[in-house]
Amino acid sequence: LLRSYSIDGKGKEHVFIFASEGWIMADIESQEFNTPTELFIECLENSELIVFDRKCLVEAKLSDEQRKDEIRLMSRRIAVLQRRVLLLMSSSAKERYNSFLATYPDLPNRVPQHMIASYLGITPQALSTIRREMVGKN
Amino acid sequence: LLRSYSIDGKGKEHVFIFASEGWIMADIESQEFNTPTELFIECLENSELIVFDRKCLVEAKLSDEQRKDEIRLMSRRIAVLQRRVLLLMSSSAKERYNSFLATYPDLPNRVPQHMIASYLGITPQALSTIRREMVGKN
DNA sequence: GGGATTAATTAATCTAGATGAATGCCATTG
DNA sequence: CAATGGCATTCATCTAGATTAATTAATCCC
Repeated sequence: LLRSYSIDGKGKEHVFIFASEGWIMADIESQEFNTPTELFIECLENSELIVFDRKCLVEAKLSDEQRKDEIRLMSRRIAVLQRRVLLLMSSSAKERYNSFLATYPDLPNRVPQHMIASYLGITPQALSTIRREMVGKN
Repeated sequence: LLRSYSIDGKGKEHVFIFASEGWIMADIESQEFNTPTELFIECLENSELIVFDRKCLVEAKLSDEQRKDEIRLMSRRIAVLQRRVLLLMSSSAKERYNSFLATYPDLPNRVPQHMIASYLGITPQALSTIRREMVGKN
């Protein structure tokens, strides 16, 4: 179980994405634009990783099947990011939290709340309030 | 010059991305998850388009060079979206507007302000206020 | 010309969520 | 055992930006 995060100009951490079993994690940004690395990656649990080198990905002679997999992997990541952008633009903190719960049901048990808050783009206090309100409704 | 946008549960439009000369525009989401189409695409100026079919992209026998181009195109899109997410999470409306101006210098002249506001995730009124403040500082 | 429609601006009010500070809760460590 | 430090919660206050509404400007169309 990994998380990637950035540190903004004011020194604040922002969780960009979690990656549990079967997910990929990459900092495309820094490789694409040659800017100083923007994302940090941290292990949240003991993990076993498979590491790819970007040059290999681009240059390797892949079979048709591998090439399809590669495209599917990138498409999937684009789709996830697209959802995330639209969610950040159109939804309240509560709606984003519910969407997070629906999409990653196992993560709340494995990730500390302040990291979830960071992923949602809110403070731990705000997340705590949302959770309190939701308990009342169940 | 195109824009893509979604319509949320409350009927509000949200500009997802603009695409001017040389950019690509796609709704990966709907194709990836088989959800009903979430993005709409609209021409903002008379445009000449090159249209790809996804099946062709995945199945076609591409040369090594074409395959590299394809990966670069997708990497670029991932990088742009990654920036966007981090920007939405960590920056104020004013900072996002300045970043928009720096990244797409030609768009403010070609796109109505309420669409820029929508792209930034704020109301036209808020964008108007930001612009007023900035005039004072130049 | 004179409505009608849409875009942009301004100002007054309201609210979701940030900030700051205090408190309780474990879990660790000596 | 007490002491320490990190996490979650609660509450009081503050603020960026939403909402509502009115005004002006520009464009279109008869």
